[in-house]
Amino acid sequence: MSNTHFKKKQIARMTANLSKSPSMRRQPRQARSQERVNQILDVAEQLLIAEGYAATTTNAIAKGAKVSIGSLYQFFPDKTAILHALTTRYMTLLQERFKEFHRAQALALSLPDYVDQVIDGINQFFIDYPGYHAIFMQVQGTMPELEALENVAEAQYIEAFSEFFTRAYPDLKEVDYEAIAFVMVKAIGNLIWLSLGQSTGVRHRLVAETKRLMLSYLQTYLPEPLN
Amino acid sequence: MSNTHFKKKQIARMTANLSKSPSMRRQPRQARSQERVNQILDVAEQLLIAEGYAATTTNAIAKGAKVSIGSLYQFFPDKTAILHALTTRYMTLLQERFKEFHRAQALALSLPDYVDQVIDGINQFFIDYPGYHAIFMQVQGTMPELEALENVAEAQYIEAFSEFFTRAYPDLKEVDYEAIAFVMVKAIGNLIWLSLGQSTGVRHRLVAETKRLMLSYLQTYLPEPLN
DNA sequence: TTGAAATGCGAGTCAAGCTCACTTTTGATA
DNA sequence: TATCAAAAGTGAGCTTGACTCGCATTTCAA
Repeated sequence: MSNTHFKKKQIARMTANLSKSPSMRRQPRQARSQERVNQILDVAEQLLIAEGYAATTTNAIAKGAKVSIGSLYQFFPDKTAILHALTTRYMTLLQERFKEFHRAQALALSLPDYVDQVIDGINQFFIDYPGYHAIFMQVQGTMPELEALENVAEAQYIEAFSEFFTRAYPDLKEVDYEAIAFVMVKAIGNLIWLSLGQSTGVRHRLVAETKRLMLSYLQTYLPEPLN
Repeated sequence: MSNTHFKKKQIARMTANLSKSPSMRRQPRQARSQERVNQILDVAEQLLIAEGYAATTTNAIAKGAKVSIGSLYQFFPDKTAILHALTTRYMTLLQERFKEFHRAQALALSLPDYVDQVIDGINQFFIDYPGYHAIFMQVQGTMPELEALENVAEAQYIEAFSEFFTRAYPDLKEVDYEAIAFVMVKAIGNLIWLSLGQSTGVRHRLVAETKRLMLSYLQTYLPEPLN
């Protein structure tokens, strides 16, 4: 072993730091490369949904994307980075929808309508992008990096919620908004998430229950008794 | 390859079916063996907490438990089975507490007191057995087998809840009890779970919020307006 | 005491993540 | 258009860790 020896993970980390995204080893500078990256992600998504994370080998992804493993590892420092990139794809989509909703309509809505539409929106997103659920289901918790990503996204949801709350609950403090938004984000996310695995009838019931849960909770914070 | 060749996983499954527990390859018949199994589990737990699932090698577990890998694999069909056994340990403990609570006190409590004590109890359990949180955090979702285990446990919680609900909400139907219990189990579990990762102040706040959330939700089902 | 069943062992197999020395492609410049 | 350095691409093979299998050792009923 030479004196320039580093453990694999260290090298991976160092190399990754050289480019903008932590999930990217080398930033593609030519259009060709970007196509390949997308191809890798598309294939990875399909395999992940079909076979699961453990059973999906990086060699299989490379083969499916008609790319050599070497190339795959030029873009992604390791297998988890592929998940990471895939997750970012989805989260960006969801966040955009969420922001758009708040910009366009949310602030004018009554509390019941607000809860109704927020939960319908999240539910719809999961329906529109079934891959998100399928993939995430298998990876939750295993990858610390992904958790960090999720936290960033959730911070933004919480901020968006706060905007609405500031009007509905003018008497509350910042720390209250945060607690409320946290409970909303986590409880809604979890319940809608879990409803996806259920039969249609049960799923609709659970979505309805989630609305009831959130509405009753938020109403406890109303300055005057339920109106 | 002989004509008696099977793929690894098949063999593992077949062998496992021969004994009582799906996480046990061979049922220990001598006291010595049982000790070794416990030793393996104890060491595995420590390593899992300290290093995480992926970084904990089966060889390291065997070494730590002063057992050969061969022996380890006589008891556990694969690495996941060790997690499985560890999880069973914890879940049995939690379930016993839960049942005991319902047998002893729960049925006589008012709704607010019931919610209060249930949530405190779950919170206390996580505090008493930090290993449960640490280990599970890393594995959630990755292992289908564990999900099945969890579902069995949850079915029992739901049954226990139903017992209480039957008195508090005599007008509801079976399907309602199930929906309510499902929401309770999942929402409480998730929020308390998440609170553990927070600082003390935030954690207490989140436990309080969880109580508020559940109580307001359950009150919407009361036949008469809030009393 | 004995021997068959139970238990234990660990070198070795296999497969999957990942590397690196090398080849091919690209595009700016002459 | 020719040149060539940098960028991009390749895949055989290294490494590591889960898991096996043939053999050694221990147990215990008879």
